[in-house]
Amino acid sequence: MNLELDVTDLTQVFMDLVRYETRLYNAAGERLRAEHGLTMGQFEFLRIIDSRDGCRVNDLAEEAAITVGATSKAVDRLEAAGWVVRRPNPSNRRSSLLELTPEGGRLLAAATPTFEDGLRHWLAEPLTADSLEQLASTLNLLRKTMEDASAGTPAG
Amino acid sequence: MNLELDVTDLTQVFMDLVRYETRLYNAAGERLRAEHGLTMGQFEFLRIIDSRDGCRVNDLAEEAAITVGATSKAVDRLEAAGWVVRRPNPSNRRSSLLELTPEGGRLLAAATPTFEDGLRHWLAEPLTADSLEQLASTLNLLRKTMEDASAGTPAG
DNA sequence: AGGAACTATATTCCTAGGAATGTAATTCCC
DNA sequence: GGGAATTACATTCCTAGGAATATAGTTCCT
Repeated sequence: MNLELDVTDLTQVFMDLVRYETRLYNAAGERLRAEHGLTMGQFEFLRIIDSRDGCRVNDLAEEAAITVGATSKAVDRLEAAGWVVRRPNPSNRRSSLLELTPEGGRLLAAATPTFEDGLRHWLAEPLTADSLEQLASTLNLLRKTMEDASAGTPAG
Repeated sequence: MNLELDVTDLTQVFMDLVRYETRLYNAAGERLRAEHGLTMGQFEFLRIIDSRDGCRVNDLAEEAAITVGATSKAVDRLEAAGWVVRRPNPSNRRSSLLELTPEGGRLLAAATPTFEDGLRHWLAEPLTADSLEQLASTLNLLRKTMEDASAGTPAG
């Protein structure tokens, strides 16, 4: 096993990972914006808030690996748009619990098929079922490795 | 084959992809910043400029899938830092050819081992040689699929 | 019970990137 | 060969996120 070649390969993998992720994120976001007036980041936040019961600002920030400050401002915008509300947290007056408004729920439901269609096109279609399976489990392992180490979390 | 289950899996793969990429990018960037005063994006630009002969602003923008305007400003900053120069393009007076200064070259050489070390830790170590191989070829295919379609390129 | 440490969020200031526009150089095509 | 499109880049204005800080609430001693 040649170490030097390995390193070269790793850099190539990194570049392919970053470029693919960027373009996929952009492409999915374009359609969400055009068809539903929603950024990719907002769509993700709506999904997370919908899927977690009693979601706090901090939970969103950890999941997205962005700062709490940025998350707080993003929630301000979602609230201003009328898609999310901050409810007082009965068990801790420092934080709020986030939930979707009815309109937020309808928007999420409407946008989801658009999003999934993009994934089928740019993620599933180019691959065999087998390599998609492989990719899914590899990425899941890598993600968990970093999350368990709390690595790559921004400072603020 | 159950379509509904497939879609759920795709969303999960997307989330794992985005979260892993974000954290890996952050983690590698933290070390580059701490040890070399360089952002991840600047490191990538230095690498691309170094690897292409006669690299133009537009080439950088296409490779990175960001707008030409943003790229132009990023090159301004690299030039102000003394790592890159714009040389007149002899075959087209609208554009410049970018190249590293000696200092830019030294910085890239110094930063590369730091970067590669991060990749070994967060990308290679958690995986078997086989799944790394699989990941490399799958990501390369997916990237090429999007690039060949010019998909996910921002507007500006 | 009362202060020190910590937690959860909000806010301020700064930087990077997107969208739209401006401008000079180049190509097209009749 | 001369105007219309196109290309390559720069610039302006706006938004989103990072870093640092502020603030209120909570926990932990003792």
